[in-house]
Order: sequence, then C-alpha cells, then structure tokens
Amino acid sequence: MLPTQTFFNLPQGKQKRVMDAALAEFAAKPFHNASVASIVEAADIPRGSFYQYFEDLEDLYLHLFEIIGKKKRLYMQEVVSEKKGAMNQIRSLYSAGLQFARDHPKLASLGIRFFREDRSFRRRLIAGFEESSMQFLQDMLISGQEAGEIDPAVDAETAAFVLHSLNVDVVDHYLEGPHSAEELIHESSEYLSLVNSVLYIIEQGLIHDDECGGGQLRNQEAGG
Amino acid sequence: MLPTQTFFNLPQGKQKRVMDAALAEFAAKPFHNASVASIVEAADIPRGSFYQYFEDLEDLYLHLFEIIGKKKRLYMQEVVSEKKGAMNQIRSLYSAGLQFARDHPKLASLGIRFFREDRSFRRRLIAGFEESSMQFLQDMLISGQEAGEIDPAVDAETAAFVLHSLNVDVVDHYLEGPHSAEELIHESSEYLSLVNSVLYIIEQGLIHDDECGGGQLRNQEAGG
Amino acid sequence: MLPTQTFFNLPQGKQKRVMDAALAEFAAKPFHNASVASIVEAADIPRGSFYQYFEDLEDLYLHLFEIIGKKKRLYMQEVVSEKKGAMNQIRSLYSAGLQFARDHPKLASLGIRFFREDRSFRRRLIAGFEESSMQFLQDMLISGQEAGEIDPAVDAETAAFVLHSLNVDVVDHYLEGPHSAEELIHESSEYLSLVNSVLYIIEQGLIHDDECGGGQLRNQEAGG
Amino acid sequence: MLPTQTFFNLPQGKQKRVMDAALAEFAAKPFHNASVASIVEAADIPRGSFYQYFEDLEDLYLHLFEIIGKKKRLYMQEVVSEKKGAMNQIRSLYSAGLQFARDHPKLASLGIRFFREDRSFRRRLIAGFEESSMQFLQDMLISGQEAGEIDPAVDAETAAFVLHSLNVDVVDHYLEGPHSAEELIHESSEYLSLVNSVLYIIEQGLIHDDECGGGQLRNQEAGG
DNA sequence: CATGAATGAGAGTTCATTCAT
DNA sequence: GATGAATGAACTCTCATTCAT
Repeated sequence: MLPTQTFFNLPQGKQKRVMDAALAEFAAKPFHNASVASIVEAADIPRGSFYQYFEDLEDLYLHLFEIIGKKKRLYMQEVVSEKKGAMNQIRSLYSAGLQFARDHPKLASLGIRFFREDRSFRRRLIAGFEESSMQFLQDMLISGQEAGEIDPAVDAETAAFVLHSLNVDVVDHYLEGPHSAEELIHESSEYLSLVNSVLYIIEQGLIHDDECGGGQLRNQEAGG
Repeated sequence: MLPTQTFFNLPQGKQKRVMDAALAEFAAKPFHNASVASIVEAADIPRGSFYQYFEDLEDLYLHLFEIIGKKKRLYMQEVVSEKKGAMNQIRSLYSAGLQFARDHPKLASLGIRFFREDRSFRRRLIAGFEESSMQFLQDMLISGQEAGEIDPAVDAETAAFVLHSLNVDVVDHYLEGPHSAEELIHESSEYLSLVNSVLYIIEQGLIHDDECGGGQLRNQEAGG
Repeated sequence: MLPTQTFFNLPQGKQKRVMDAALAEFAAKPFHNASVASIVEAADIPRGSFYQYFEDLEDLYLHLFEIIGKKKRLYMQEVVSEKKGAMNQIRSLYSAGLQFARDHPKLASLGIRFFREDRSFRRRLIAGFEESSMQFLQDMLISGQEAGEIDPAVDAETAAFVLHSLNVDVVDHYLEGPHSAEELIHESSEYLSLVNSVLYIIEQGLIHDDECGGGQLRNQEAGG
Repeated sequence: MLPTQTFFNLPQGKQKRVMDAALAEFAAKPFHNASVASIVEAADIPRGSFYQYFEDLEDLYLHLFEIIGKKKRLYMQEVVSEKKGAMNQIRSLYSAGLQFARDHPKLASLGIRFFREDRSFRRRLIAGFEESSMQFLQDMLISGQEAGEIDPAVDAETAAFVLHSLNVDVVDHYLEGPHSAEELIHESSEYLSLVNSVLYIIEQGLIHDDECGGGQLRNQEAGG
C-alpha cells in the first residue's frame, strides 16, 4: 500500500508529472470515477508504467492523500502552537483551512471530495483519519470548557461534529465558487466574512439574549 | 426531460417496480456510478424499454427526485403550518427530516447523496432546488429576527447555510449508522439527542456567557 | 453457472458457431490458456456478446462439458445395457471410448485435457464427475468378483484407478497420434490392437504362468 | 538452448536462488502459465538479468529438467544395478519413484506436469526423454521374457506403455494427496500399499484363475 | 555485466445505447 | 409499444521483452 521503489527512483520531474496528473484527476472526480487512463495520458507515461509505480488507483490516491496531509499540517501547525483561547484557535483553524484552499485549490478539492465519499469507503481507505481530525477538535473544546471559555453544557463530541461539518462545507463552498483571477481580492474578504459569520453563530448562537437567559435552562426545555 | 407518456401509460405495478429499482440504485451509489444495467435487472424490464420510458438516467433521476420532494414536503408541511417560534420550527424541521429518514431511509439516502454531488452537477440537474431549500430557512430566520427571537446581528443567509449544512450532515450521520431492528428504539432517543445537542449549540453558541456580554461586541472582536 | 437464456434464444446456427469455436479452443489448449478473444474471433461474434451469453469461460466450458458427457453416454449406454462378463464390458468400454474419439476427436480431446488439469481445478469445476466415472468401474469390478470372474484378491478401488488411468492414456495416445485421412484404416486395427494388448495385460497380468492355461491362448480369445 | 556462461559464473548461492524459484514456479503451474515475473521476484534478481542468464523460459525449464533427471537417476541407479527378476525391478522402480516424490515433492511435481503437457510440446522440448524412459522399461520386460519370468504373449511395447502410464498416475495421485507432517508415516504404508495393489494387478491380472496358484498368496509375497 | 525502467500488446470484463423483430 | 440481441468503446491490469545507464 505504497508506491513502489521504482516510482521513488524516478527523476523528480517525472514523479511530479504523475502526481500532478493524479491530483488533477482526483480533484475533478469522485474516486470511483477516476480512471487510470486519464492519469497516464495526462502524465504522458505508458499504461504499463502505472502499474510498475502503483498497485492500483487506491495506492496512488493514498500516497497523494498523505502528501496533502503533510502540506495541510504545515498550515495547521502554527495555529496549534500559538497559545490562545479555544474559540480563537478554532477561528484560526477555519482561516488556515481557507488559506490552504486558496493556495492549493486542487489539494483542498481532493480533501473535500474525500469527506463526500461513502463512509464505508472512507473507513476502508484511511481508517481513523477523519476520527483523529474530530478528536483534535474535541480535545480543543474540552480544554476550552476547563478554561471556562466554552459553555460546559455543550456536548464536546457534538460540537466537534458541528465544527468539522461546517469547516468542510465552508471550504467546499469556497472551492465550488467561481474563481476568476480578478475576484481573488474580493473573495478574500468575502470568504473570510463567511468564516466570521459562521463562527459568530457558533460562538453566540442564534438566540437573541435580551436578558441573559441561561443556556442550561433553554437546553433543558429543548431536550423535552 | 421527463418520463415519456409511454411510461405513464404503464400499469401502476410496473411503474412502481421501475421506480423502486431506480431508488435502490440511486440510494446505493453516487449518480455517476449508477447503471442502467442494474436498474433494468432489478425492475425486470427489457433493456430496450428503459429507453422508451426515459431519455437517460438523468431523466429517471429527476423524476424520482420530484417524487421524493413531494413525499418529503408532506413531512415538512405540518411543521411549517404550525405557528410557533423560528427556533421551534427549525427544531421541528430537523426532527421531521430525521423522521423522514427513519420512515424512508432510501429516499433520504438519495437526498443526501444529492447534496454530496458536485455543485456543478447539482446546478445542472435540479437548478434552484437546494437554493429554494435554503431560501426557505432564510425566510424563517428573518421572520425570527423581526419577531425579536433571533439575534439581529446574525447574517440570515449564513445562518441558513449553517442550518442546511448541519441538517444534511445529521441525517447523513443517522443513515450511515448501523440499524439493526433492535436498535431502533435506542436510536430514536440517541439521534434525537444528537439533534438536541446540535441545536443547543446553534441556539446558544459555544461561548460560556458569564455575565451576559453582548454577542455583538464579541463578534466584532472576533472579526479582527 | 449456465449459459444465459439469451444464448439459448439464439438461432441454432449462431449457437453452433459459438460452441464449435469454444470446442476448438478447449480442445487445443489447457483451460487456463484458452481465451475469450480466440473464441469470439472464431465464432465471429462481438466481444460484448460473449458476456451476454456466458458468465465467463468456465460457464461455457461447463456447458460444453455437459454436452460432451451426453454424447459420450450414448456410446456407453449400449455397452452397459448388454449383459456380459465384467471383462467384456470393460473391453467394450475401452472400445467405445476409442470409437467416440475417432468420431469426435475434438470432444474427446477436451475430455482428455480435463483429466490432465490439476486435481484442485477438476474438483472445483466438475465435482464428482471423475469420481462417478471411477465408481462405475469399481461397481462393475465388484460384480465381476461376485460372479467369480474377477480375482477376489484384487482391490476393486485400485483396479478402477488402473482402468481409468489406462483408458485416459489410451485415448490420449490415440488422439495425439497423427491422423491423416488415409491412416484411418490402419489406425482402426492398430489402436484396437493397443486396446487388446493393454487389456490382455490387465486380464492376465505380466507373469508367465507355466503350469496353467497359456497366456497365448487367452490372448487370442481376447483378441476376438 | 542452454543457460549462458554468465549464469554459470554466478555465485552458487545466486544460482541456487534462481533454480529454486524456477522449481517452485514450474512445480506449481503448467509450463505455459509460468511467468518470468514470478521467478525473478521469488529469486530476487533484476528482471533484465533473467534474459542475460537464459534465452527464455524454455531454456530455464530445460536446464532444470536436466538437473532433476540427474537427481532422479540417482534413485534409479541402485534399482537397476541389483540383479533380480524383472517384476522385482519394476516394483523397485515404482518404490523408488515414490521415494523420490516424498523426498523431493517439487521436483517430482514438475516431472509429473511434464507428462501432462501436450505431446507436441513434450516432443519439441525434450525430444526422446519420455521415449528413453519407456525404452528402458521395454528392455527390462524383454529381458524378463527371455528369462521366462514374463509372459511371452505380452507385447513388450504395450506393457512399457502401461507401466509408464501407471507410474506417472501413481506418483501424481501421491502428490495430489494432502500431506500434513503427521500423515507421513501413514502415507508411507498407504502409498506403498497402492503400489502393491497396482503391481499385483499388473502381475496377476484381473482374471480369477481357479485351478492355479491363489492370487492372495502372491499378493502377500508382493507386499513384503 | 548488472540493473531496473520503458513499453505496448493483449487479456477479461462492463456498459450505454441502438436497432431489428 | 415491447422486446432483447447487437455492438464496440472503454475500463483495469498483466506480461515478456528491450534498452539505456
């Protein structure tokens, strides 16, 4: 379940051609519609070579996924390292995710597509990847609760689910929008404002707190 | 872009067989992996007949989608008709969506899959469907703001986006879970509790309001 | 594990073309070297049609095997029906097998090839076929022992094994020989004489029994 | 049609690795299904090297066959050297063949496979090998006839054919059976008893000779 | 001479769609 | 209108062999 040594022995230029072709393919189609044929044509390598480099499409997909993961982690690292409140960290995560999508739209597109695949497929392919991502958010939220920043009445697991869902959808929304070169400036503010609006809701909720009614109370109402 | 008259002239039983087969297929696979072959086999109709009833798979998909829409609207209607607060309506919408998924898991699965397809595909296929769904939420939210229930600082469009995203993901989460017959009772409460937890966050936000600081203020902080 | 109805609905001529092509292929190569490509070319049908007629090569092979079995059983039937001694029945079986090979060399060739495949393959493909063939011989031998014709000291199972082995090898030997049209007459006597010689050994053994009836005599009996 | 000098210059260890890999391959599959790929992988040599050592698969096969021949001849030599009756020699040949199969199952398997290939292929590959094996049996039988041990009415060529066929089938039967480590002891007697039963038939024939020496007795002699 | 990447033909199989009956 | 056979392009994957380093 790794590219063969043959592949890693290839000159960098050729490796890159192959990975670029794969990226273009997986960014453009759901996994099950991606084809070896498209990739070998785009990479301009013989059909047979593909199978000397990779066991099959999954093999290549996985490799690409790891590369993306590494790149993305670079964006996340500084966010995590900074010591600030949970909500600020979350906001930074969202921003970093969007920044990543702007810098590497194809990489981000592939990542989004991954979360759109059937769960069974995701499970088989990258067991625990998604879980670990949500676990990370959950830990962050629990810390926030311990620090008194996050409402202790909130279920941390659910909140992680919510944050993860929205993060994926926000990036998806960004990627699916039209991106002519000129729009990049507008986008910049527009999408950051989307992040801000979403996070405002996540922070404050939709309810208009006239007189500071306790969340706990209303939650119990709601639970009925 | 509609089934032919020939199809509607078919005896009800045969029509149903076809639609059931199509439903099973589209509920099980993303649209681009669905195959005419599977459907004609499951429906036990001649291969050639398919093309006398429908122009192509999209044609059938669309028809099915409309039927589902109608069924789903029945679940939503009473929710909408009741006059109660915006948040209660939203909660009811979530519950109704879940109820629909429990009663018609395949129909719901197809619906979820739809939202997982490429936006370009969604656009081409059912222009405006998703938008109208979000517009409906948005109107509800604006009413809530006018009634003083919903925080006026919230951007209604964004909030509709958030609610829609989470609704899809909650139902998806429900559908992807394992459903042995015995679990149905447990599920019932478990998933409603997921809805409640999610909506609690949406209502109250994550922030711990010690002294009732205004959302507006913090939002501006956050936006920096 | 049967040809599809589609195949049986085909006009006889086309069915025959396909079966003839398959026969030629399976008679010429061991199963695992047979190719769909050769067959569709020889039968002059589109590649795709093959898979509308058969699940795969095994499916076709099996069908062909059954047809051969039926044809061969016609040759064997009269042998079995006649009431005569065990040795005479065995001799008749050998002759009938040879006669079958002469009349239908390709069918026989396929049959022989079958016994040359790996046992594991044979088992999976036609469970019990070979066994039943040997069981038949064994029963015949036991009857012969009860009738006092066959030496009771002989192990019937082993003898069935010996008879089966030799029968296959004799037919194989016949099929592998060159068969120009002119040789058919010579063959006739030559191969019958091979059968006779083999059966003489099987009957009398190799040992020279000095004191008791001469082998020469019995051999001439047998040759009749 | 011989391995290149390059091959013979190889260090013994590497030569052995190649030959072992080839043996494993040819013992497991009929010749036409053996693949260069499997062998170079198992031997852990570069793909290109194969073609520097051998012209093609046949070249390697042939070389291996000769090695096997030499090993097998060691088993046969003592049998032949001993001066005893023809039947005893034959019995010894069968036992030696079985012994060889027990000691070197893969070598024997390859040998058996050889006899299962098309005669045309056998002819082309190892012209005269099989013939010489049968000629050897035939000479032995003729000597037996001259010594008065073997029935002079028996056709020596046919008898050689019979003995050869059965020898191959007996060893094949042995090799195809299951061989757990514990069974080796049981096997020992079981398979020797198969040899004895087969040879009893070959010696005495199937016919029940009322007035002359009982088969039972001779069978027990043979079992010794 | 060792090495291992390059190559493309050819294998089985699936499929949407057309078309003759 | 119903039927189901025809069709061939497209897919993944394997392989023996060559060739440049």
